[in-house]
Amino acid sequence: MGAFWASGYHGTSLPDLLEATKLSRGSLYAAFGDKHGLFLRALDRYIDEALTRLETELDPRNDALTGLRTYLAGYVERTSGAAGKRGCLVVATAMELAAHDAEVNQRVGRFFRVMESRLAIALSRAQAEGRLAVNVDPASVARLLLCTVEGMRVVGKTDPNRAASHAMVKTLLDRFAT
Amino acid sequence: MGAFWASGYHGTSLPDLLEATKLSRGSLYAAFGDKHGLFLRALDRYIDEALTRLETELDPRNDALTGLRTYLAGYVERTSGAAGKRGCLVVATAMELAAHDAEVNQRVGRFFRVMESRLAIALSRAQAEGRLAVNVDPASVARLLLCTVEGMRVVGKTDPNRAASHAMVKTLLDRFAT
DNA sequence: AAATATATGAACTGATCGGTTTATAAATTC
DNA sequence: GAATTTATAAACCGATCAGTTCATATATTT
Repeated sequence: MGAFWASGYHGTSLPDLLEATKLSRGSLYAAFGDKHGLFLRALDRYIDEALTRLETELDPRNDALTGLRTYLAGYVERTSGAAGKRGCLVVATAMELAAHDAEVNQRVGRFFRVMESRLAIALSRAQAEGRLAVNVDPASVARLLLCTVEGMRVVGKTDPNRAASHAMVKTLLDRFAT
Repeated sequence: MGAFWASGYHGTSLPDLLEATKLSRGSLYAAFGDKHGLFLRALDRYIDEALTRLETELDPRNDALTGLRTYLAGYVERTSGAAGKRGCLVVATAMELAAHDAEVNQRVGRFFRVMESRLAIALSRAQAEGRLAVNVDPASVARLLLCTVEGMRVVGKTDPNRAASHAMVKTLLDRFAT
């Protein structure tokens, strides 16, 4: 996973994958079929981890606005410093392969859809709890948060500035939360 | 430019470039040195066009808020339908190469910095014209707009939904503009 | 029209690509 | 401990990679 994460699909060679997996050539092909199959496995695992974290952060048993703050704070961290430069496998894959690879497109598209809908649910809860501006559509704010965090991953590639991200998130929350 | 735009740096082969440029192999190397040189030329041209458009949209001779609305409306269009699926060469390049290629990193980083600073200037003007909430920091809102539009390019790769983008931009502007 | 650049396509280079085969070594099973 | 499965490393495969060379053709210049 780390290899594809660092260099993308086309940028990762078979020797890179052997080094990363510590497997022999034969074993790798016996286990995953081919490079594309291994890539899908890595992508699935990455997405699964991200969605698991999302479920934790936006757990409906906890305060919705607090969950959203935690979610955004997580992205501030992941787009700062070395983590920022490392970037995001889903975003990199979306840009590199989504247009050419149906299996990849389906996975990336589903990831964004699930994240957007989980955000919308949390925002509706926040609104019901009187912590979100009443005259906004949770679905539109969910889209805004999704685009903002994915944009943070892009900008963080060349400017992984924690202070700027933190101030931006505060400005955003101050404007929508009550 | 179109070839790299469609398939990225590693995903574009020399035959692809010969087809796209209608040049012979010899002429291409005489003109651009190598694949990397040609890529930098394409990237520079793409960035130049984007910054030229930005200067027009945020022209200081016109109303600042109107300029920002035009800027955002442009991104709604560019992330909708076929244009959305096509994506953005800068975003794709940031994810694919910025971490490994200093020349690319410098160009992409400068592009984002310039866009962010132009947005901050326009937002300051809007605030001075009484069209932006007084208690927000233009620099932080500039960062927010930058992340939002670059995130739109990511999400638009798999969900180039004009209505969703339009509603999102309206929600954002309604909350910050007066 | 002759001489001189310039652009071209095709053959070629060495390296690397993803993927397969094979002979051997290491476990596991009986 | 013998037989059998499993994993390994390395040689090998054809294809393709980026990049070069070269002989030929096409302009351009004189």
